Amino acid sequence: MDKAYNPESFESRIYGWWEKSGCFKADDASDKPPFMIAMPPPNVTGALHNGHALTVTIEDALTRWKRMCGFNALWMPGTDHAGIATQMVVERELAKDGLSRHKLGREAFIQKVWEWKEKYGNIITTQLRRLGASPDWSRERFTMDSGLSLAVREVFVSLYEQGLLYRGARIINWCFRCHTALSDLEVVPTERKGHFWHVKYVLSDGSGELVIATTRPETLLGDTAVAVHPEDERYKKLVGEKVRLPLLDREIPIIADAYVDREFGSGALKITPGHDFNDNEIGKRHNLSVINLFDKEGRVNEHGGPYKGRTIAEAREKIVADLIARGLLVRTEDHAHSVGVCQRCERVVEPTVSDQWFVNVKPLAEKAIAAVKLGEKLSLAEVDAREDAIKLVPEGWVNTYYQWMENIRDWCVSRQLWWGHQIPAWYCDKCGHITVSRTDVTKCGKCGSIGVKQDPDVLDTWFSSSLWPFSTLGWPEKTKALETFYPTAVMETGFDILFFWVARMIMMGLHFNGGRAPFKRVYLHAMVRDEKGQKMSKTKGNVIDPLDIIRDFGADAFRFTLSAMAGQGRDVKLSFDRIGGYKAFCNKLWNASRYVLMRLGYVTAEGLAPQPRTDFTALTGGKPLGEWISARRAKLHPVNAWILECFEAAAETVHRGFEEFRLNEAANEVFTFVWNEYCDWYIEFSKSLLESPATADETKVCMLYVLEQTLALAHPLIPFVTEEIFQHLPPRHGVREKEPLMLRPYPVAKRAAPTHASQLVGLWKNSIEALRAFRGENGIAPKARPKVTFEAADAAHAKDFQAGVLYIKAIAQLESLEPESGKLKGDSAAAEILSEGVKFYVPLAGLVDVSGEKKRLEKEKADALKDIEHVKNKLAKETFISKAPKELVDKEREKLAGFAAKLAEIERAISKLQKVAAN
RNA sequence: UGGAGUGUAGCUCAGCGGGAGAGCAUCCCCUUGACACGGGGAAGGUCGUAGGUUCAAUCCCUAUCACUCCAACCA
Repeated sequence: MDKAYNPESFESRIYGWWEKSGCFKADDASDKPPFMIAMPPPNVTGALHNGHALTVTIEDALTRWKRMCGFNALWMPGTDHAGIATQMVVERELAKDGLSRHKLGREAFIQKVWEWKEKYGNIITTQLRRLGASPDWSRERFTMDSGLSLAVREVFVSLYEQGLLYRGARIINWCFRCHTALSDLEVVPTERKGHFWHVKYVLSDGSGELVIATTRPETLLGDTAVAVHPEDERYKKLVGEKVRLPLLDREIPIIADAYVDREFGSGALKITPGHDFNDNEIGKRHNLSVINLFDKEGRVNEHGGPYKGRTIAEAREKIVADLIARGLLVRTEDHAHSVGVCQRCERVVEPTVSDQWFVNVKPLAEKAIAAVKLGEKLSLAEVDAREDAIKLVPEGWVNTYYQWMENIRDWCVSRQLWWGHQIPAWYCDKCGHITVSRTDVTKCGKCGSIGVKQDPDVLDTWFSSSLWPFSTLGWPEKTKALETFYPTAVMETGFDILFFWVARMIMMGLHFNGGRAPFKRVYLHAMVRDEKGQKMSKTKGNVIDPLDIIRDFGADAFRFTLSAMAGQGRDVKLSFDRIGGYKAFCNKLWNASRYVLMRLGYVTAEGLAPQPRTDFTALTGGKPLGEWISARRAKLHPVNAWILECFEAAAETVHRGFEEFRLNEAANEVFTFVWNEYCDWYIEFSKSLLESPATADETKVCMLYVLEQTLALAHPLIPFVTEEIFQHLPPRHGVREKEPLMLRPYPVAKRAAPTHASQLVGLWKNSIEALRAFRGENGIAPKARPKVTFEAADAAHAKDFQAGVLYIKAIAQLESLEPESGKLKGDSAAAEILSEGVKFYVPLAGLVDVSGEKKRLEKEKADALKDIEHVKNKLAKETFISKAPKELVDKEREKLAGFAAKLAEIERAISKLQKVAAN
């Protein structure tokens, strides 16, 4: 083993070994309990970002944990074809060569996209491997592979047959750059600066006028009414009258609708049902006609009269100019408002009425609401035990989820793209009938004409993703995999795709699997931000590339950082300092292991006498380490018993952390155990224990066993370094040669009541700390080896301390530590150090500056006085004595007595010192 | 407008009814035989603010301020 932890030297080697030996594979026919996570399929166009890294960290940790716990763990990987995104990328490539998809034609273009996908589509999965992800790659799926396409068709046709999917003209969001319809979710409301134009609409009979404010004056060409509030006194009498539409001179009615806000603008609203969602609703209520103003390229069509052929921007400009010319523009204000922008290209989208395919999701949503409502009432364990309930974690998301689900609108699923699942509907040239079919159609289902053409549009990418948890398992075939793994255990993803993906998976999963949910738990992780808490973005230039982090710190340090910072409901603020700190942790674990292996003779270091190799197969008499220890647990040396207890307590906490999606708790526990217990104390104690023949053997076994178990405990979080170290451990029973740690059993969680052993070790640790503090605060040279005596408070303590003298002496670096004979106690030139149940005497001569020691004691005195006052105040309250639990009152009284005794000791020590100072 | 969350040491965060914790940063000492990606010591906090419940509140309740996120609206 190298002296320093160097992740680059082994991470890729270890990964290759795991993958080659089939460690990631799940088994359809296993009799182990199933556990499945469907990995959110990254876009084929994607490059690894920190969101992926967080996803992988959490899901891989959960999968590895469950796998080691004896589950048939399947982490299902795959990629998403990402319709618009991928098509745009390939079109951009083509543009470089002066080509376009239209020049190429549909078939050739799709061919090109497939070629692009073959070439670049697995970059992202390669990157996931660098993080140590352990999905079953042999099952990797792609949303457009044949099996998944079959599932898509099955769902489309079934929904159609059930009357839940239809084609119709509805108002949708249209992007003029991407030339496609978008769902509500793909439109991002964005704050933009604009204007507020106040326009005069003159009454037809010339008796007056209305002023109407608008941010989109060009849409007035499509107005079919003006609406006022029915209760608005100003306009009440005008309802039923008509106004002349400015510029076009069309006559339109004034209608009354409670939607209008009297306070806003002039209180009169122009109604454009063709290009505004709310106006469209109002139009339906009042039977208004719908005018579609723009062609697919975003130019004004024949309904725009003289403005025909202009783009939206041009039309707006001209219309404003014309309004001014005719004196119809009352005034213009600056106005910041939010407009819908295309998620992909950021261009302002236009609500437009268009023929599209829609899914009537309302009935599906009701079931989806019920499943989550049920989950809300149940505990995690109860949800796990059934198939119809879903638990959202953190639970705060449920309200948002209900609100969205309750107000859900029909889902526009058709996209005017070429890359995606082409819609399985065929139109008859002759009779116009639409044939929707699972298999390709060559003649009309109604008139039998062979003049049929398939719908050129494709489905929304999220349509296929919504089937992911079951389509990847072979659905609609009744596969063994589906039977084994559905419903999946956990859906883990970012909250930003709760509606895009999670909600739709729930709806589809329940609907197509007989009311069985696609997953039992949903864990929504937070956002990864930069260290100032800002969103990472290319424009801000604060993007941290995960691959750079892995290169500089190693995948384990990165994963450990993400785990440690991924508290529920809190964003992850990535900072290099923190990652560096966790790299130091990996180094610590590495070196602690080196220490163990050196002591056992399996690692030799420069300048160090080689130790003989410990033969564990002989030492443990053919038993695995754990069994050997269990058999003599009660007789172990207190230090060995103590570290085992510590480990068991840590294991329990780590289990709970994983169980409740609190990876930060798991990570912190691992960190604290390894560093603050195993390294800071156990290893220090072991140095003495290994010296003594009475304790050497059992210490070797315990040291190795706890290390081995610790590696297992930490493995889901830091898989590489733990595996690498594990492979260096000496041969022993119960572990096959070259057995991968990742397939070893996970440490069992059980926390026993602390025994006398931990109490003893606790006392020794306290003593050592008191002695160290004395040294530190008095500036005693590190090389000095004082001769110290001790005096215990009572016989029991005396015995306990006597048992620890050897270790206290060694760790506190003392020349000697012996029971006080009365000599130093009476010596005014000896310092007194108080610790729990014991007092130490240190000769001051040549060691300590008396004034410094006095200062230390004065501080202790002040602390003691504060303690006493605090407890006294508490005990002075009659209500406390009478109402607080009796044990607590007794405890406080004991505390007071203890503090008082301590104070007396301190005061005595001080007065003693004063004598010295006086001399 | 509605919903959720967060305000604790200089920074990043744990804790959540019985006297405030960690990591990093700071200061002092140490190249001690695992580790300077290290060891030892120290300093640092009216736990956002104001009320209330309780014998007891950083923790529970109410109000308030600040920030963040989600959803809706935005003529």
